[in-house]
Amino acid sequence: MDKNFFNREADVVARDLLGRVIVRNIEGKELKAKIVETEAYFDENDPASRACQNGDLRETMMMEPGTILVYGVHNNWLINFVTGNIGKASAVLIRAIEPLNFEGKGNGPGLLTKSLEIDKIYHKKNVLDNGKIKIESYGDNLFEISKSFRIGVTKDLETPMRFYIQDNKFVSRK
DNA sequence: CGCCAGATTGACT
DNA sequence: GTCAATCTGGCGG
Repeated sequence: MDKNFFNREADVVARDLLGRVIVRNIEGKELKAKIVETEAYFDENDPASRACQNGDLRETMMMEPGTILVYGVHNNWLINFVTGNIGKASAVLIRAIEPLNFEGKGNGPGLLTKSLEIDKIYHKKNVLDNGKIKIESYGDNLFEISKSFRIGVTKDLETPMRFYIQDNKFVSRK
């Protein structure tokens, strides 16, 4: 995984992230989980994106591709990865994971951050050079990708921007 | 500083 | 199915 992976359009990265493994290092122990559901968020033309508001989240979305963005809502932490060129606001939300070597819930953006013990301290860190959270490729990529409109947003785009692995039971919703 | 909306979750009718 | 707990960040005063 390198910078070029994240330096693409958010929807392309969102699809490419499916089936890859997020590795969380907690005091020497590695928790591994397969990414099974993502959503793409864009710049101020995307009514559901936090780039519509001035402030820290928008600034963070314009940082280096691969920057971790942690967004708090309703007492939950949601983890995103910044995509695209510096100065262009866009990011991918991780919505569901399949735990590979541990027990835990992964079928929801707030649940997976709890399982992986991810919180605001990782905000603005970069996934490419941070040893505690990283992304690895996974062996087989033999699965069908389904898409739908994004979940929980009040104003969505006209194009479906949620992607998930078809028939995976850890997906948050069908 | 107070108000309020929100990319959620879990408990309950 | 409905609904409220709970907190962060933006914004107005």
